[in-house]
Amino acid sequence: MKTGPSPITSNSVAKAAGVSQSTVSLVMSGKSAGRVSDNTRDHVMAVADKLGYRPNATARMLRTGVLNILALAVPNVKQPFFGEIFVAAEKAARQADHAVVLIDTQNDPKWVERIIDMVRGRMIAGSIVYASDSDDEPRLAEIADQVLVIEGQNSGSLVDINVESGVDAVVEHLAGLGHTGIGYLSADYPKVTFQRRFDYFRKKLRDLGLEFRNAWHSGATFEIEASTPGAEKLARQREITAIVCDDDLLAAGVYRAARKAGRAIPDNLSVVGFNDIELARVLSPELTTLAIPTERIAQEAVHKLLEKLEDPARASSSYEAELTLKIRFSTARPAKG
Amino acid sequence: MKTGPSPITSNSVAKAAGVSQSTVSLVMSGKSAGRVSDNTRDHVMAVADKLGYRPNATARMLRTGVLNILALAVPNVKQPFFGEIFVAAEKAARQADHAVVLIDTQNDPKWVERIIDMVRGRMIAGSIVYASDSDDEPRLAEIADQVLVIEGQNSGSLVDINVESGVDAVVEHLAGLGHTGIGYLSADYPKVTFQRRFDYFRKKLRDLGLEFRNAWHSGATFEIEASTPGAEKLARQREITAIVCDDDLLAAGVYRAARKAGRAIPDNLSVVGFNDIELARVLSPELTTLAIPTERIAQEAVHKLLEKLEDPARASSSYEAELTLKIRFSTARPAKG
DNA sequence: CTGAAAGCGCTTACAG
DNA sequence: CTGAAAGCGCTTACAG
Repeated sequence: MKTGPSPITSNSVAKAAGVSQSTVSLVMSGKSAGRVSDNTRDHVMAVADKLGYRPNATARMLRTGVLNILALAVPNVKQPFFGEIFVAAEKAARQADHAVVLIDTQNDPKWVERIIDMVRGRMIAGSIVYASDSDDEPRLAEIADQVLVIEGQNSGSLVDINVESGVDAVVEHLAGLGHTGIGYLSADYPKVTFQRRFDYFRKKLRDLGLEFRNAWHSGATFEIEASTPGAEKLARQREITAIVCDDDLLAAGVYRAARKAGRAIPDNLSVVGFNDIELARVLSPELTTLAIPTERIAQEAVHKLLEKLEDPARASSSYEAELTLKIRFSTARPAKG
Repeated sequence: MKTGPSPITSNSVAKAAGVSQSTVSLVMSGKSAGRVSDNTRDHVMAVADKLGYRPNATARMLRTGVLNILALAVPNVKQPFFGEIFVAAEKAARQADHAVVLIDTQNDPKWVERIIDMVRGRMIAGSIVYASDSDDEPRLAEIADQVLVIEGQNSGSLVDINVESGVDAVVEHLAGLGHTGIGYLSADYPKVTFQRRFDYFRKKLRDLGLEFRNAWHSGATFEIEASTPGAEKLARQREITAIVCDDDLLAAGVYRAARKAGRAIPDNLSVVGFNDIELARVLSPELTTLAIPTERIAQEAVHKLLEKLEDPARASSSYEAELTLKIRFSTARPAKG
């Protein structure tokens, strides 16, 4: 039994103010200009204020068909990078008068179905999806108009990162230092973005005439403890003088592995990360890494999703984020053979 | 202009299935038992399924007055601890068929007003607030029935941690090792929980007949780089042989400060953290810290808030989380003077 | 400038 | 077992 005080509605405000319900509605929705006298408006607002009235959002949504809730689906909320994405997205959404429901796709195996349910059930207007798995996008197809994927499958997606120029910068930096044995530590998650990075990395090596052996590739997850073996496999090979990582968290794993393998960073082993999270500057030595404009990406995603929801037909221009190589102290010339 | 396909409603399903709208509603809400024949039910469900129908959540909410969205307000989403709280809360909420809107109170100065707006505007049913500032709770008073505060002001709050027994364990551990100069590194945020910890810490020292000097107290924020000075102030005092921290992130700051001050952990300086986040096991040496049952706390908060929303009158029993001292390798006997 | 009325898509008594 | 109807609290033509 929930009894509670009877809620304040536009009707009760109207009664208290001695006007009609429509007048209250006009005033509260800010559409009273030229339709309601200033006196009436001020009076209604005063009464509404005194009663602590707020228009019922569900009634408004039902009537107008306009929802102001978005979802943001990320692989793992606990990772600082996605915390930053959320904070920036929430802020942009708030400024556009929207709330954000956060979804952790690792934590909820049925997240695709849930997002579809929420969109079709008119609980959310649409959703941003960060870094889809290879098979997620086809399943999201039935609500494609309400979804914006970041770092996703389609080359034509509205918000993406320029993997190619980023990887170019990394490989050219290492090659320029004289490295010829460059290993790659992949993130062990089936994200299309990770596949793209590795594919292009190998292409770039070929273009530069550099060798790449299968044994120079390994994978690891983001749990720092579990990731060490994959990093060690690479760090123990003396031909490898530099390791490129899919993520700064992986680079932290390489630091541990290097310690175990007795290799000093950067003198004996160079390391490059990805994302430039706070950790990159906390590691010792500070990590050379590919910085990604987190805040901008989140803002663009919110704005472009909102545009798309306004009008799915009008193809909005897409935003491709440029990555910036932050050269710090984890890369140096390889030790003399 | 948003045109789009006309949405599927219970009415269109009814028409397609050749039954009344009420029958569709009964079937979809799972209340058809004994009121609709099995044949009709199956037929309606088949048609609804084919059309991809989902009941309009806003219409349902408006009609029933029952909302299934909760808010969770935390000080800083980027901190892994709050990521864990969110993940566990979201899971518990989802199992009770609720969605969670996450609010970063640091990111949104007007969060209190926003939560009040959302509750009164029937956008959310209620909110969990983690670690309020000293002056937040009075401002939340007008929606007290819809709010549950964790680690808050009131001793009678529904979900809290047992600060006293936790601090007891820490101080007794250090005193037992022979420490007499125990410093305290506070979190520089105006949270009531931090004040409580420090107050009780000093009381406990008094009870054990141990001295505490004002100079042995310092504060720091959680940005690892900015926090170092506060930690250094403590680490440079040789009378201090152990430092208790309000958070593991602060303990990480002490590790850096100790390196600068030339003090080895634990031989020359003991350190104790708070929360036992993943970082605690990544630090070298692994950190002795007070573990908090993150998942349980989040679950209890969701369940107790839901109970409270059901019936604000029925005072639910409260849950006080016990803290567990994880003794690892950052604490040892003090060096001989 | 103001108010009466329709209707958004549901749920839920009520009648049959 | 099934359907017609009221009503949740808004917004928005429409009439005056």
